[in-house]
Amino acid sequence: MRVKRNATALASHEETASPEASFTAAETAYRKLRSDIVAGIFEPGQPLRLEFLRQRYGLSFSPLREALNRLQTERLVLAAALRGFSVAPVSIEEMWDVTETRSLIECEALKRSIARGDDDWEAGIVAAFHALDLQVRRLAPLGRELSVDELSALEVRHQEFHSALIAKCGSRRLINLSDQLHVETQRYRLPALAGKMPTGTRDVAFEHRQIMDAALARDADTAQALLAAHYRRTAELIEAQMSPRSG
Amino acid sequence: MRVKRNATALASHEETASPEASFTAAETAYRKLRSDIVAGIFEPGQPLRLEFLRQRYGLSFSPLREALNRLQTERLVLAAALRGFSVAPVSIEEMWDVTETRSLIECEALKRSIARGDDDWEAGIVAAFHALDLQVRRLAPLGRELSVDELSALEVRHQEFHSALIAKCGSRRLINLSDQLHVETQRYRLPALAGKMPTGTRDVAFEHRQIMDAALARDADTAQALLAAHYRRTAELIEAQMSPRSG
DNA sequence: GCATGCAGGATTTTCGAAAGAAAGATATTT
DNA sequence: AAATATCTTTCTTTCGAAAATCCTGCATGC
Repeated sequence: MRVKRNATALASHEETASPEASFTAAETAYRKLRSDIVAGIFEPGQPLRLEFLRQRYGLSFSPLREALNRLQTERLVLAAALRGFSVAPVSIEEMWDVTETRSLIECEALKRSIARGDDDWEAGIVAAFHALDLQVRRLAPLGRELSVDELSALEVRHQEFHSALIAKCGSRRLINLSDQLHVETQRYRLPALAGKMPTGTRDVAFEHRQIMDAALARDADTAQALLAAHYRRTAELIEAQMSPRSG
Repeated sequence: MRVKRNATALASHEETASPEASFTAAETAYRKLRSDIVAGIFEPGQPLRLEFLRQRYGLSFSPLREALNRLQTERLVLAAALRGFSVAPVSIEEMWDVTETRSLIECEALKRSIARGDDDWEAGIVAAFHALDLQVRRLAPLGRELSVDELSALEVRHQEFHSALIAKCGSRRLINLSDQLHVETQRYRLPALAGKMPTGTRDVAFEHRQIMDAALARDADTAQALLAAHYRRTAELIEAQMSPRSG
């Protein structure tokens, strides 16, 4: 009766087509919550009262709880026994733990991809790099601040490039872990980028090109070292930006 | 009224004491479901109908769904859009993926623990090894099949030993991942052990002692190599047992 | 004969209310 | 006045029913 689902569950002959093709209410809750936490709309540590979320998203308790439970195992949400949920806190220690773990996972995945990658793998990397490069050139020269849309467009390309690098590692688990850790790092990277963009201090595009070149040359050791350095440098910048403010 | 919780949430002056101190119904559902899946009581691939689970555990839909959602992100349960849940399937490929990922994670964690471990760390390893050794000696000499209780007691000691090795790695994430991957490997190890125990073909106790010795000698390279070989050997035995049956 | 559409039943998913706990406020006792 | 008990309020958690969806078998039309 008053149940208004946005579920058009009848297979819309193109599964990848519709962008907001969120099926169940629980899935919608999951995505919106995750996106809001990552974007920093909810403060780290902030309690996530169910009544508040119910009103904000126009959903009922059940789908919200399901989403929160999933996010709990992904370390974005903290759940206390009978005291509800809260946004997982952030700290410099956690930030380093995420980046180091991510480095470990992706370096291994990159090594395996370099060993097993075929022509499609190489083509995927080149394509992703090019798209990322275009986006960077479109936004970087302007010294101005980036809008949220521009930033997220850049983020998507960036992730797609790193994803392409490890695509042929042959391990579902490594790819999944990489995705999860990527989401976690976004919590730190997005607010840092929104704050101020110290352009010029770092040539990210060049770092990416170096990684790509080493990967295509099948030089696993160099590629791994470059990738690790790439993540370490980002973490150092974020640490520098976190330190002066909230210790 | 008819709500019968087993929640004795008032802090029972010893939090670690009571073994069945499962607080919320959702938590109970999570643990029982996980244990039943790992123990192989539910067949891999089997659909997990909610009505069936409701009757089996005496719980309502909400806590069951929450548990299933958590188990989904832990790869023990598969969730299809509007078609409910099912036990995640098993395969030789998945088995190898779990063990190799676990090897990667724990070798790194072991290396870091060896670098950072203090006296307590060493003592923890020695203690865990001793307890494991006692349990093994108590059960191994008998050629008979092990009961479920004996097997799970052994499993606990085994896990505690491996857990002690990496305890001082300094990374929450690595420890958590290790735990999760351990649960996943149990799905393969437990049925294999219950089937038949090819005792004599392998001296697991000796392998453990070697790993411990290398760790205490702070020989990271050797310890990592031994640990990786330990897991590889187990996987090979499981593969041998899986192959002839269900391909 | 084969595809297509349509009831009917089975199952998942969502809802809102009711029950249970925790935190805070007020009263009571020592 | 301090400590403890009781009441209120706020919030989480659980429940069972209602709604939406999927699946299956049957009939209908080509």
